[in-house]
Amino acid sequence: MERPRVRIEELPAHVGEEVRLEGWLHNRRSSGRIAFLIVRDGSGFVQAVAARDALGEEAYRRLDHLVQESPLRLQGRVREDGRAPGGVEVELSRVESLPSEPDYPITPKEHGVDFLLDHRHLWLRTPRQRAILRIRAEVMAASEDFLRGEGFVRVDSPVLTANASEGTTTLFAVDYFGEPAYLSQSGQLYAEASAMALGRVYCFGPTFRAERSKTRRHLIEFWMLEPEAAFVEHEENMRIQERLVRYVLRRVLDRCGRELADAGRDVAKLERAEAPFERITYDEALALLRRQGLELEWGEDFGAPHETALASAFERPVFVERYPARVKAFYMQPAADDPRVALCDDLLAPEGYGEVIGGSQRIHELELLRRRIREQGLDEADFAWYLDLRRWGSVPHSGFGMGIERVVAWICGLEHVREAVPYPRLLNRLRP
RNA sequence: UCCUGGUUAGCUCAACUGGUAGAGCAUCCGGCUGUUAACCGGAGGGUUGCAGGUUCGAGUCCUGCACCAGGAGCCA
Repeated sequence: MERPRVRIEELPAHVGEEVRLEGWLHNRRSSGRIAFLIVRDGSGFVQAVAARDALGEEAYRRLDHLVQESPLRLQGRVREDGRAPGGVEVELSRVESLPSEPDYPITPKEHGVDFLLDHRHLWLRTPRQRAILRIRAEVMAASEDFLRGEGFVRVDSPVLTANASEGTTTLFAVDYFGEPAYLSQSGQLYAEASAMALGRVYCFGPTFRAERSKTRRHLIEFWMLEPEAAFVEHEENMRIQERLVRYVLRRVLDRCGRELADAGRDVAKLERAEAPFERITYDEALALLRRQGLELEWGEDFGAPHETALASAFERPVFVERYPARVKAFYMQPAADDPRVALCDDLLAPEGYGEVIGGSQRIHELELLRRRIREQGLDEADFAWYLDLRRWGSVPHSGFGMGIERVVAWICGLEHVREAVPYPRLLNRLRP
């Protein structure tokens, strides 16, 4: 008789029922007349109990030849059990398997970073990596749900572009039918154009930085969410950022409890982070750093040690706003009360995770923008269409970019952002 | 690009001042009715990253190269 087919995450709702289960063998322990199969199916992990008397001598003997990652079609009764990590286990009545080769590389023992990254395509099958990727998916979905609820429309920016938007960072060059083109390092400039058409927009996609950087915070290819809104100024821009991040945090806490546990995250720290965010100006941050013995001249940008010190000073995320204009991008609006500073903000995550958002009000005045382009040594000709936005119907507007992997790394409590993306692109790592 | 550390069995690591290269896990064989990185017994498994040098003798010392990691700069 055909039994209902269920996924492991649905098992608690089927206690007492005989069900079918499909998955892979994660690990096996056996005794003389009883064997324990740890089965995974993507939705979770469960222990299946195989008793020799229930399965029959021949079927039980076949279990000895199952190898790690053997595909399985199982049938059995779901039973509540306090000893099981997920609260339930399955008493097997039938086991079918498909062939798989022995010597699966990822054994139930520790492995080094180099080995794991070389086997990323298999590493994804482990409980912790599965949990991180589920949380990443929730972060992305929650972000989009929040923005849609606030009237933002997704309008994506191109990945192939003709020139650098900010000029400074290194770009990946590709051949565009004989013409040089580059992989996008930010969708912002196009998002500004989209915002003038649809009011509130966001673009969401991969961005590329050909920087030879090797730190726990950097990826060569990373995903960035970039909202942009017309008639929104600096203050409101920060409020949108705060509501977005708090919404995302709440969603993950509510829906991914099991995954946070699998990732080994201290959830109490995340609960505390959800309170209203801190807010300090660049000047106040400078004073705070000096009290900690980190000297910095006014006008200098924060380095990694400064950012870490700032982020560690608070239990909640902290906004640092109004940086000196000369260390920031050309398109940022100077403050009316102090033209030396830009109406911009960085959002630093706690526990030393650092910058997860960078945002600003954009210059909407044509002549000011042209002057800033020249001052930064950029070529006005490269920004022809961008300047058009300031000719026709230009209004104050603001936006920001949120690095998805950094948010995921923070929420999951990761040592390095490389685990926050399925197939990380790092310096010297293009495979798998 | 720079600074620091590293490279020994399939994996994670030992091997004192230079003196016969070991363990756990994984694999294979056997045992065990409640294991949860299960356990117990046995077996197989090595050009010590590569090239050169010093030495009676090099995993160990020296030189060069390659690769990996962490950090800096830059940023999300």
